[in-house]
Amino acid sequence: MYPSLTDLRRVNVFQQASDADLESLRQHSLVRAIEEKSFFFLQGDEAAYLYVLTSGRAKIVQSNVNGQQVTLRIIYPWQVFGALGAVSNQVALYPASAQALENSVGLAIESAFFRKLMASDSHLAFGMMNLMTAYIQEIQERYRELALERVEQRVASALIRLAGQAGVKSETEAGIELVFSRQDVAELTGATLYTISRLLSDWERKSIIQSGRERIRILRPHELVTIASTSA
Amino acid sequence: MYPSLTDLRRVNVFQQASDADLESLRQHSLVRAIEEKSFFFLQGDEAAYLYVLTSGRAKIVQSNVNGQQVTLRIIYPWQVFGALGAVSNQVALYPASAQALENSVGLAIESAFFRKLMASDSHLAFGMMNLMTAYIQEIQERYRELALERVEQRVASALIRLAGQAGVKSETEAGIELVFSRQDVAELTGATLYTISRLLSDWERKSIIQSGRERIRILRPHELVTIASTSA
DNA sequence: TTTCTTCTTTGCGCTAGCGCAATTTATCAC
DNA sequence: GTGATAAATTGCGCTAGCGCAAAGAAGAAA
Repeated sequence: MYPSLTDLRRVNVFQQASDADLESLRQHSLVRAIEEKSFFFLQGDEAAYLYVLTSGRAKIVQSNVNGQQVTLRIIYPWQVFGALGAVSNQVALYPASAQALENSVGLAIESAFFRKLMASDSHLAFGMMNLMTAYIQEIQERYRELALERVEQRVASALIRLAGQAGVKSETEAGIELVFSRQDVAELTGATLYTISRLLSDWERKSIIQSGRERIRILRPHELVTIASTSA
Repeated sequence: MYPSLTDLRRVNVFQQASDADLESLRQHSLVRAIEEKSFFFLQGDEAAYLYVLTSGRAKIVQSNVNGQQVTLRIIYPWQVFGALGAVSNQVALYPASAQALENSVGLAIESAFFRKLMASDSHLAFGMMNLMTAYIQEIQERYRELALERVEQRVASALIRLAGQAGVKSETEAGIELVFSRQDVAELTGATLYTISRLLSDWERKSIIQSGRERIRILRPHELVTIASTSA
């Protein structure tokens, strides 16, 4: 049920923490199973917990008043999400929702407790700062792409990024398999479902990828790198 | 020359730090005067210093390979910038450049030293985390706008945001005065100079703003709020 | 197997915003 | 004041990508 200390060490943020800290952290946590399409938390909820995904896959999405949405991050096992509330001692609200992409399990850690742990163990604070700086760099890069690059380049970049994040497990000699719908890719890249469908069809004709229902297999990653950095 | 301890307390990140820490921080700092259009640091430089702006105004810009650029943040006095390198003990590179918008002065603090201070004083670490979470929330919101909203709405949001950041000093009964060129606004909103010019001309006809060379005076802020949240 | 649902594809028309080019306006240096 | 430089404006044509609609696939359920 609860992850072991060994498992918790797989979490980057916790890497340098003491056993005692990790143990007490478990005491202040809940295991929550969330089924596909349900939410760990909703945008605007009070950020009382931060999460470690222990199995499954999730996405962090932000909606505007019309209900249109963008995907900010994809979460894989042993990643931390929903942590903004652990920083301020004021009441904070989640700025985005966390939705399970498949049946998932997360460890919910009390934000207030985690804040105390960070105050007493600087390793935890540095772990969190490293998480934040890495995320800032990614979102800044994506922001720049959204402002300056065409859809084709943004999608190529997004697939490369996803391939890197999804990790080795999905990489075989037959290519790198990504499990995302056209709609998912659209929300990740600031494009529409239709444009993504047309683009992937085109790439499939050129044998850069091979695609199916909610599946994209990257056959020639280097081609995507080229497209991503093609000017104008 | 060097800012006083009282001045340094105006920096959010330093608010809770001890006098001794602030004093030693000054010892490990340099005062750097940068003239308009010159750079505090360039994208790709080794992030050996983090900065506190003590006077003037600066922008953080990220460029792509074609030299097109987006503006990520505007920096006002007593704000910290270029701090990513203080987090990791690996060598880090600035992911963006910091360019002075007018003749400016900054206090350059050694990243490695600041990292040690954060490790010994959790208040500093929390100050930094608060800075990062606030920035993350802003950039996420702008990312969402860029993906989902039209130029008109993004510009309205940007002006509102700038008005809030520029602060009270520029707010009179005659409106809120912002000192930015059309090009600046374009780089802040992911639009072109031409589109911004046309849009501002239109708003001026409607008496929402009044504008001049490198100047925008917001006459009816509420109109902008309405535009920013107008659907489709 | 058949039916339902959900995802995907593709044709088609449309428009927001780009970007060139030429002009006008404001500011600065001398 | 005069000329030089940089910023801003505006007309015009163009196209990337949107978004509707309708049809086609691929699973899931019955």
